[in-house]
Amino acid sequence: MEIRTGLLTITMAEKDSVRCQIVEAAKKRFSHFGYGKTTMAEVAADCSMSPGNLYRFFPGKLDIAECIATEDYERHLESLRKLALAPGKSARDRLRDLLFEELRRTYHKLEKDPRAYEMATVIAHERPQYANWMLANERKIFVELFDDAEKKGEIAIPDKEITAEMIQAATMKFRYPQLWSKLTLPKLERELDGVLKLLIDGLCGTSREGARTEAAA
Amino acid sequence: MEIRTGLLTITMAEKDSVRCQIVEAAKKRFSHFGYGKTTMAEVAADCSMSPGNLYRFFPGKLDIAECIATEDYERHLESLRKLALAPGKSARDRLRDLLFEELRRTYHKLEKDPRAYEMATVIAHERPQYANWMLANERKIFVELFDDAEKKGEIAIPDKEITAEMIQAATMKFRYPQLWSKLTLPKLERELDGVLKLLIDGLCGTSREGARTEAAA
DNA sequence: AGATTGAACAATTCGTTGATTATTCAGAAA
DNA sequence: TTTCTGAATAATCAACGAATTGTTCAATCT
Repeated sequence: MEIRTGLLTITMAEKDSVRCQIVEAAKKRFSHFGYGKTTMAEVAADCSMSPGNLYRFFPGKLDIAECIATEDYERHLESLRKLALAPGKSARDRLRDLLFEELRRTYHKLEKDPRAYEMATVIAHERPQYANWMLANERKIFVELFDDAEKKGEIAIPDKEITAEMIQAATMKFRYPQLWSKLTLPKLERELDGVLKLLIDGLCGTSREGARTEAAA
Repeated sequence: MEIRTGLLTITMAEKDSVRCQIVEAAKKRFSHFGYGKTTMAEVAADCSMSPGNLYRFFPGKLDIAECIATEDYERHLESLRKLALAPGKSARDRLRDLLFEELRRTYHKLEKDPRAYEMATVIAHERPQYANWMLANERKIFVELFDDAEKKGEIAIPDKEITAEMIQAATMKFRYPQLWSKLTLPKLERELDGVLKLLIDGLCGTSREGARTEAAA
């Protein structure tokens, strides 16, 4: 029994390492030639295996891309969480930091890297649920931020999950910036700044001063 | 001189009536068979003229479509203006009515009428500035509403044009509903309701009661 | 027995060709 | 002269065969 489990964990670890190898090979190919221009045969050859063998580790080509995207996205999520719970900052500022980070990341990613853009559109097109999964993950972070702010007595939001949804709806334009408008990053940042001011303070906002950020830079 | 101007206005009026005839013929064809499936030759035949003659009245096929769209859009603008300045309603309610009307109109237009959807996408693709022109028109209405509200002492908004831009940015998702999400109209209405609540009252909104609209219906 | 292969299969993409159609313009008609 | 025509042109589109490529699986190897 010990030997059996030992063998099992070894093969599991092996499997994982092979998966990893495949992902690394695909990452190189995708970022170099693009998703469409790399073939499964090439990825397999890079891993010194047959094309068919890839399918023991991934259901299909698109799943390799998804794996790569998810790896990257989860790093991004962590950086968002860090911003959301940054100590010594008001909830307002943290919310702002969160949304600005989101805007800047997607902007730069899609702007300077046509390969990343290609992968994003393919995944979005072929797996519509993926975008929803990402949104849900970010809502969790909003809720964590709200919980924390509430604990500290900063603000009291009745339905945090709903409020998070509404903030997402209102900032859609800044989440997939170049699908929408061909605005430059500075212009987008100015707009996001204005929208946030409205969202936080409302139309007849009381505290209309403390909102000068680095957006004007 | 009198005769000259007389002749001129007559030919102008004639030209306009021919333009009108062309637009009517195209409208029938476009709504029946779609923009892509109707040919200039057919429109010309419907007007008992040669294809070439169409180009004395319109620079191209797309301009006929644009003319039709604009005609329709200007009716819509008028109905928006009516809502914006409706007497006996608070600025808040009028703003809400405006945005809900906008959502419902585009939703129904694009939902039930694939021809309208086709024309919208073709124009949006071929004439990117057109969407901007529409947005600018609607901002004017927002500003009129704000001016009116200010006169009545309801609210005081410092930079009305900017605020209008921000409201548009925050409600993008509801302006081209089906390009974004495949949400149903009731869900969209609930979301718009929530976003408006945030926009008007802010995150820690004070007056969280008077916001029950027909959105729940 | 389980892991791996690579030829076979099916789906997709690609490039070419032919037809359709928007647009132009030299000339006819008014 | 001004208005209009319709054949000529050029751009776009549709179709279809060929080639490529994602995926499967019977056979092979370890």
